[in-house]
Amino acid sequence: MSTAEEIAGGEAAPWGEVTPDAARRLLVAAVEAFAERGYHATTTRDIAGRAGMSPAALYIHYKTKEELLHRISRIGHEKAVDILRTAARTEGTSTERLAEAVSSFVRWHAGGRTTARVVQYELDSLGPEARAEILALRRQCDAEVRGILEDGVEAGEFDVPDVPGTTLAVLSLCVDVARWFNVNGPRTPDEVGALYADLVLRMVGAEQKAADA
Amino acid sequence: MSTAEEIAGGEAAPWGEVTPDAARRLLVAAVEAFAERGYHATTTRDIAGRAGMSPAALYIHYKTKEELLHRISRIGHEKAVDILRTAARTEGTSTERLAEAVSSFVRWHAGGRTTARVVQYELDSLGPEARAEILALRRQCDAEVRGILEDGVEAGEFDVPDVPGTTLAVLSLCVDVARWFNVNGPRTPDEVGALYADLVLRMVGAEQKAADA
DNA sequence: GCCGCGGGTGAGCGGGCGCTTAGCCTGCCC
DNA sequence: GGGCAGGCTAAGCGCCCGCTCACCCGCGGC
Repeated sequence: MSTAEEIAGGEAAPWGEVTPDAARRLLVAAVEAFAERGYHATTTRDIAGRAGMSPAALYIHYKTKEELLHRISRIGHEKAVDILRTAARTEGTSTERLAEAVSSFVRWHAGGRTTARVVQYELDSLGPEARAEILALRRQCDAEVRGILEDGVEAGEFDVPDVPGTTLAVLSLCVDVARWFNVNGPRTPDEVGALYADLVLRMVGAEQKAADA
Repeated sequence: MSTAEEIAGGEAAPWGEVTPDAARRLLVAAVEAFAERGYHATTTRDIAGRAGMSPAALYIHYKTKEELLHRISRIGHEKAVDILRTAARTEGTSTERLAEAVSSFVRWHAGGRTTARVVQYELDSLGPEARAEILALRRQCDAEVRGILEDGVEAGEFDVPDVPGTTLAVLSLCVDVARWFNVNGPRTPDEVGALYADLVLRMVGAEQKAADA
């Protein structure tokens, strides 16, 4: 949560933590391939080829193809939790925190669509124990958003009859951006983030100031 | 648009139009398998096995595995368009028509989750020309919802600064139900439909009557 | 200068894939 | 009751998958 480009939703950055260099190149290649064609339709030969290596090189750094998906999924979900947690813990009204959470989460799903797609849609290609680990991270995402909504209701800022259901809807709206967002489409990640923050504030009955940002 | 169970969102019905019987059994088996494991992870042997037939039987009724997906996808999308069109053309205020569209569309995605999942998420396993055909149906869905929003804005019922963007968000919200809805979870399709209709009316700034249904 | 060792390769194994083919069984027309 | 068309199966073709193994290469330590 330190570099600027992550919060800006850049496709580029967040694999800096993966070492050595060859392992990172393989992982980035896998993200692209999984996002384009899906986990099961991607071959280990394809991944290795995109990374400029022979098929066997993959198995020096990863035990199986599934381990690659697991690593991608965990790092991605940690990033997601981080984005929401950061937004939830900034100072300001519940309204401001919710707007920040939605707009930054949407920016991540739109700008890092390749990664987000793998993270959100290839989850059940994982084995049971890996999936369980990821689902725990997902529950943390839910808890962060629900926390903001509860705060806002308590403070009288929001009017939300069904907090768990609305939490689900807010997250669902953000996550689905990764499905339809098109880099060559008419909207930038920032614009979608702003639009969605506005729509979500309407959903929870928050008072909105005039467009300030 | 004629039988009750479709609008009720039943998992059961809508393949009645597929004949002969063996072809329908294969298609239903394929829907289940594709929904559970994805198109690429599903084998023709698995589909045939679920239908109680030998692997070769599939090729009497369908030319390829992809043709099965294409048929499922087209029938499913036609149903989706039908649901939205029916809601858009009922009598009543734009508010009522939007609520009906959202709640019935959500009921279909929740109750027919198996079908909806295949229809919404396996689209890009199709070849280019099949995908193009399906995308045309998808644009019809978009047009139906956008039409309701435009009517509501014109009638002064809605306050929507960005009609295309809001259309996208409304459809996205409904479609994503197929991803997270759990038949054994705490909510029925009807409940999710009602919740989402309420949330969407808030999003468009519509006046809502007290809970009537 | 030689050795070892971590990162890399080419070739290939066992197996399961989508799909085909040759032939069988059943019911219907005459 | 013979012929035959269509629904179905057993067997299997050719291919490519995930993954492995035997070997190679460049570089730091002594």
